[in-house]
Amino acid sequence: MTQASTVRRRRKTPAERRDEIAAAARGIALADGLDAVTLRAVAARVGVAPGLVAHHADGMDALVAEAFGAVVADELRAVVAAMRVTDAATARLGILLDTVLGDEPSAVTLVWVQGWALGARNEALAARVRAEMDAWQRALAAEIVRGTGRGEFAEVDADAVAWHLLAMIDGLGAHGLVRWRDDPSRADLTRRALAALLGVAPGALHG
Amino acid sequence: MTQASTVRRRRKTPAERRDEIAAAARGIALADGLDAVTLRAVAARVGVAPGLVAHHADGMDALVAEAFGAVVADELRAVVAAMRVTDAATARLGILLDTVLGDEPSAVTLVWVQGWALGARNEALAARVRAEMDAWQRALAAEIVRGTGRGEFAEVDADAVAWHLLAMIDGLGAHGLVRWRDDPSRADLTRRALAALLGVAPGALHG
DNA sequence: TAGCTTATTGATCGTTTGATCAACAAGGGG
DNA sequence: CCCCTTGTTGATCAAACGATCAATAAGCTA
Repeated sequence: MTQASTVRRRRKTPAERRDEIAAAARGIALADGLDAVTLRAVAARVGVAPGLVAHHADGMDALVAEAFGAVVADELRAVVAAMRVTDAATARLGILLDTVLGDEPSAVTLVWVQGWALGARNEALAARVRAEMDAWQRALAAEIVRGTGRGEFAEVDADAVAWHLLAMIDGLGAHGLVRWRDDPSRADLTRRALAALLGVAPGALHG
Repeated sequence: MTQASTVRRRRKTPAERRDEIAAAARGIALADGLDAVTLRAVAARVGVAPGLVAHHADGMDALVAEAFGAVVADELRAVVAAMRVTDAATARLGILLDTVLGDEPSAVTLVWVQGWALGARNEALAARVRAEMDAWQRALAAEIVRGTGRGEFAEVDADAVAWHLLAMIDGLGAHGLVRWRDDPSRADLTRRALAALLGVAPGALHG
């Protein structure tokens, strides 16, 4: 029994395998954190021998960096897509905050914080983290410029405000991982603080 | 050779050993990060057998939590001590920012970020992280209340501003670990942002 | 001095990690 | 049809981890 007659496994092209491996690494990072992205875990998820993962990826550092990038880029894509429902910059930023400042810490937040921690010693990862942070900074700044152009926000330094907001969001995300002061008022405080930064009414950012 | 005549090793009281072990764990965390606080590393630093560490500490989770607490409590003590050189709240906050927002990421920053990341799965650590964050929050709020009382700051919600500032500091610390946008202007932007929060002149917080 | 408590040792167990490597086999080129 | 490149396997290595445990010896107590 268990003849290999029907189960003839196909030999996949390197590009296909690399994609499979990258997707598996991304899935593991999202489900169990960056520290769970291990040679054997990835191999098991793809359904291949551990050696094959080592054969295609060059070093686990690179694979972890790739997994981080995939998870985080997906998140940004999702947020941008969610914002598309309206043209008003104020409402769009409200949606962004709702997504990012959810009640319980999201899986992506853990990936971010692990990215900063592991990035201190994994330069490939650090580079990827910086790249994704640049993307977030650009998206936030663009949204602020948009709001200023539409007359919704005061004339502010979009880059500085985006940088400020990003620091707050990331700090609060880290805090949430240990469940520090996770009142429901946390999101409110952030909205109020951002409203002040943008020169809009204190309640303007509430979704 | 190697007679044990002169080297008669003394039997230390449990309290003494526990202190030695805790101190070693603290030193390792500061030097190499929380993830380097391992049974064997601590034993090697104290100069005892690995089993002894396991005998005194109850689980590595607790020992790591203790190491985190020791490192971070020391930092807060040092900052508070450094602030004592003046009575002016504005100057004191300036000193605090100088200490925390140093050019290169400090060893303590890595410990903080690792604390948040590991705290997501180590509840003993998470509890300790929350406790130390409370201490920071109290110190910051007290400083703001002080400044308001002295007429240096505007009448603000000290608790909310302290919370806001803590989020920024922690977010920026995380960012620094991967060397994202570590211009010298970073500290300036923070000072400007905090000055706006406190209702003081934009350059008031410069040391 | 005899005995008992217990700090201390060091080997050991079972896991897990990243990496390497000989061997196997799929499948395209000649 | 055969051969040769190479995707693929699975065993294996060395290192590190937390934890356990029998055995040793220090030093207080009776």
